[in-house]
Amino acid sequence: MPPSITTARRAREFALREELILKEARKLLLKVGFQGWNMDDLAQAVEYSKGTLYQHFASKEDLALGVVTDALSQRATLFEKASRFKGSTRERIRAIACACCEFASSHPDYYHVEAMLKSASFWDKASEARRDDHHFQANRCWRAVQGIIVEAQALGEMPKGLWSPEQATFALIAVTMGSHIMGTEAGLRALAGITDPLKTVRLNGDLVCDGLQWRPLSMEYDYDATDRRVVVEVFPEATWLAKL
Amino acid sequence: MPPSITTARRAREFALREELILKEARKLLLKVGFQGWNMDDLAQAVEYSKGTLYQHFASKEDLALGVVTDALSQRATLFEKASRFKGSTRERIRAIACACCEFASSHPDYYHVEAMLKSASFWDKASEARRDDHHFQANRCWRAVQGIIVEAQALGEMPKGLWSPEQATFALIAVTMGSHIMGTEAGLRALAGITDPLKTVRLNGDLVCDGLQWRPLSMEYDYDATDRRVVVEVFPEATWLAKL
DNA sequence: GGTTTTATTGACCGTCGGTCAAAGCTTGTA
DNA sequence: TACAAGCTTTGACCGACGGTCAATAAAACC
Repeated sequence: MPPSITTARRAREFALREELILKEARKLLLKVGFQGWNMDDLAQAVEYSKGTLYQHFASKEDLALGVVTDALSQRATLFEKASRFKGSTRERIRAIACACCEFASSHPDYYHVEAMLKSASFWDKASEARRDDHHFQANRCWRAVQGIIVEAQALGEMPKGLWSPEQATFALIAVTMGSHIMGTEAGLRALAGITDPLKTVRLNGDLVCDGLQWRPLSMEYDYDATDRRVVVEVFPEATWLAKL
Repeated sequence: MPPSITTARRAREFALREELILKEARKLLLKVGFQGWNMDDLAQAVEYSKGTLYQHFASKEDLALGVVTDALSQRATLFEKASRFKGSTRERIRAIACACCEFASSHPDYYHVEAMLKSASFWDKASEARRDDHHFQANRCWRAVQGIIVEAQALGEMPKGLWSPEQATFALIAVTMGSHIMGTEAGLRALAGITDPLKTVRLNGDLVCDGLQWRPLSMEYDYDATDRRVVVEVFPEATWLAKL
């Protein structure tokens, strides 16, 4: 049978509905977390039956992965946008840190769900296609960071030979992830005297960059000023540091 | 009524049973993760009824928190032991990093569960007493690190004024947590070319310490040698770097 | 030995993720 | 328009699991 004329419209409607589901699921996921959220509520929210949800997603975990990957893709887009910021390589990595903060402020629970994903039982309940997509989006973020680091070494702004670009990229991503997660716990924030967790994310990034001897070091340059430029030039509608 | 003679024995037996439950729960938790683990299986494993489990723990989450806090307390003990290592302040922080690796190698899933705990829905299903205990144990870890940092600043091995001891402690804890979590994902390890994730944890810690200008810097001193001393002097039965 | 108090049990309940036969709808044909 | 043949959507239903509590057993006391 030749493809019917309606096939294309069908596919479009299907994709549209998937978007709707993901959108509502994200709302629920952020409001009540993975544990306290259920498929019946979601079905009601999107005004489709539960059976229909399972035509799009293999399981609750698969759906959650879909939500997270969707967010991750936005994150990657922000990263790529930030990496084109005009400035030194360290300023550009700072722009990515800003992108990270911008993202975090509009996706408050992202890092917890991301951390949860890493546990095996979760991961292998998701469909392979969705796992691949997640890897792909994660890769976009990775490349945005590593690209700048490679350039920094080529330009001599970061010493070669001491740390490979891969090691440096990993360190930056790890410190960022860790700072986001730890920064959400009120107890720890109190202990550390942190009032602005996102500022701390950038500050900890600075420490790692300084450790990598990435010039100019944080004491040789005012990266808070870079933040302000980034907001104006890259994220004009950002809400997360309106006051700075 | 005066306390019966048997009261003490009762309490002791109760505490003993709680330990048994926690021990079995940890086995299950590590084997199948939080999602794929249930109270009936646990009841069977400890050879008590489900009702009895609920005399010890308010909920499944409460029990999980109990398991995690138990682990955290061991972690704190390792930290305190490591902090008494004989050497410079940076060597002593390195000893703590080693403690952290030793701990991670015997508690493979700890950091995932810890990250999960931070989500609100989880936390408030646990009993207050257990939350307090968790905070207390977390504090022991925190103090072990911060104590060394305060001393480093007092001795002039780390500059004062640039970063408060609290900020520095937070940064170290964040990078460590992040490195542990990211290091468990095979995809990322491949991308970063990491073969020994625990080595990377220490390396990333070095970067932050260097960023803090904590002397001697990693290029001025062989901290791998410190690792070897720590294993001999503090963790003689450690398994995680037997080959180093 | 009998009575009261305390501890333990496992059948039972409500909830939730996931399934599938039946109902509804669209498309193609005469 | 009438009817048949797919295809989509639905929600009643199932099994599994966290959590409860009346019934039962054990211990303590007199």
